[in-house]
Amino acid sequence: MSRSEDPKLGLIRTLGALTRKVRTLFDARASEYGLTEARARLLLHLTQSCPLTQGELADAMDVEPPTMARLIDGMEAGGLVRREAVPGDRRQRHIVLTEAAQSQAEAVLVLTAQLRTEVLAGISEEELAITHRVVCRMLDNVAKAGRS
Amino acid sequence: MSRSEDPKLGLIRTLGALTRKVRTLFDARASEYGLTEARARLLLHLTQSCPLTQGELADAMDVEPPTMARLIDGMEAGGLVRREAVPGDRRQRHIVLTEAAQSQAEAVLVLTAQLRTEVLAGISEEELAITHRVVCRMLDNVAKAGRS
DNA sequence: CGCGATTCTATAGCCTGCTAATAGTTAGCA
DNA sequence: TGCTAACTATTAGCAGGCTATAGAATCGCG
Repeated sequence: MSRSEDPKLGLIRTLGALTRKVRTLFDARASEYGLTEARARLLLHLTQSCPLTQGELADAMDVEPPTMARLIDGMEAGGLVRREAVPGDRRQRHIVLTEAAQSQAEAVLVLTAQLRTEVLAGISEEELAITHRVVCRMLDNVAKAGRS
Repeated sequence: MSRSEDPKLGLIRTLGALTRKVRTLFDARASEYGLTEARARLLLHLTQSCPLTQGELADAMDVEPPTMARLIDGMEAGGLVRREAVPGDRRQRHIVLTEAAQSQAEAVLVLTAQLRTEVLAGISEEELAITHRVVCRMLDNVAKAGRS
């Protein structure tokens, strides 16, 4: 696949291909832990702040509540998280990591850092900063376009 | 959601969010034509070079053959493409646009250009070029990491 | 010529996005 | 108090990624 096209025409498409391939690579490596990219991200998030409700997690990971619900379903079935009652509001559920998940966190962290290093190899700090700024700008633009 | 994190930590994640949101926005706008982002891209590709086999299309759109097969299934059911026999090799199928699809091509082109303009608003040519280069580099890195 | 290897498409099954619609709970106000 | 509105999570259903596997057709070499 040629990636030498006009940036204006090809950037968005190339971004899509990139995120798909990063995810596929991560999934392949994480499969030996019974994890996927989404599950690993949720796991890491919970190691940093816990307990959170499903809604808070959905916000934090920037997905819709049903997506989060099903992600949790899978991890609960796999024994990685538990749903717990929230005192004072029976609508909400706190999601907490199981022991098993906590003991995997370190490995997941290593895996994530390793992949990040590989993916970002050969890119300068400055290029990275510019790219990050551009991507955030695009995200803002999409949000603006979506509201109109 | 705060996007002000360290680029090294947040870039890949932000990229994922961006591509999802671009896709969702495109899907919402294209729904009145009975299209989705993936179908629209396939449609546009076929207007430029046609006929192609499914394998060639999968390569061109950088997806796996089963993904392309199902995408074509849906578009065939929707009357947008036809599978035609390839003379000389009964394994392959040529995918061709129907009249209905061809008459939509212009509108899809407009929709795509419009969205691109909105998403890339306020980003300089230079920033765009750097970002494109960085993303291509990341794609290379992922490909390299995947082969090892 | 014929058989094994290769190639192309299709199917099955999984995961993760989304929207829309439901059910249960809480809150707020008359 | 009691009704309505708002909020939280779930379910159902669709789309589009992926891998693995199967089936049909072709190719190539002995």
